[in-house]
Amino acid sequence: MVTRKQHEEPIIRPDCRTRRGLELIAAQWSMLVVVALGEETKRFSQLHAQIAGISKKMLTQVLRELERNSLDKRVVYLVIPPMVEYSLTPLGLTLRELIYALRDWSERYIEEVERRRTEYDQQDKTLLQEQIMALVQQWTEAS
Amino acid sequence: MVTRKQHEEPIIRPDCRTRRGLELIAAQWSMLVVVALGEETKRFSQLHAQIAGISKKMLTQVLRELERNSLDKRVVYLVIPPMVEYSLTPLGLTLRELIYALRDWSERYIEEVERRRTEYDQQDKTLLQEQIMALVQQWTEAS
DNA sequence: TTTTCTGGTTACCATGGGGTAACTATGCCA
DNA sequence: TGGCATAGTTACCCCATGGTAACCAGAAAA
Repeated sequence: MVTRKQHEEPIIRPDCRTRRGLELIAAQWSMLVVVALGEETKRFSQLHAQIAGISKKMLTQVLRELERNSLDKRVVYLVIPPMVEYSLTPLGLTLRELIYALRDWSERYIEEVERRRTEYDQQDKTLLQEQIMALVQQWTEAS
Repeated sequence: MVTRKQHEEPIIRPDCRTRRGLELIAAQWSMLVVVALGEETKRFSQLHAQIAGISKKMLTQVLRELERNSLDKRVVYLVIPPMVEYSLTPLGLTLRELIYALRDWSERYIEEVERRRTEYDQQDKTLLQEQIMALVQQWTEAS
């Protein structure tokens, strides 16, 4: 057993900057939308096509939320049929770089992570088996 | 209206590395747990106290998931009362650095983001008001 | 005349994610 | 004798998230 200094850790309060920030960064779909928005201005339908599986409802919702937070900009052209263009703001660009880093991390490590996960799941079964065998042995010795 | 090259954007498929990675990074509470785990080994109760508002159920769940993915390590001491220590693995440490970057971004920008958000919400009301005034004016001119 | 094209919005509905609280084992301390 | 402490686990339950699909305007093309 390790002796440990019991110094007080700062509590991560629900209202601290870190949590407020991570909350909006990690929101459903939002990092993907930032990645999709990427380098250039995109139209709604382009984004919708690019992010496979997102519904129009969610895409609208996420884009609006990013816009509220001044992370992207929405430009409406008053034409028919409608045309709306989205692009990252300077603030959004600063965030984009960090998300790119996460993307790169994923590209580099996700397969290792998944391999480890598979191992872990198999290992669990092995341990269970070992426990069962230990019980069987106890039972054998007792009888 | 901007003329645009219609070159095909790569589709972000649901099964691509980026999405598989971002999915586990952005999972509920997981980034907070990584931050809380931070520099040193921590006990379950320490983490639970440090991350205000997380339930034991969720904390267990997230720690297990991180462990499955080989991002943290769990050491059980067979004593009573129980004692369990968690720490980041080398793989977890690589991820921690990126999450620290997100934390720093939050610390630096979240207040600006929230200020912009407030402005946006007020601006919306203003625009609504303008629209109403425009309608009133039309009505006045017509009558 | 009808369909199409875009960028939404809305109502409806089902799923499940996550909170709460009770329960566990067992040794130590009062 | 009776709490108390730790690290969970489990049953129960409910709210909210998010999907689906229908609907919209209005011009242009077929």
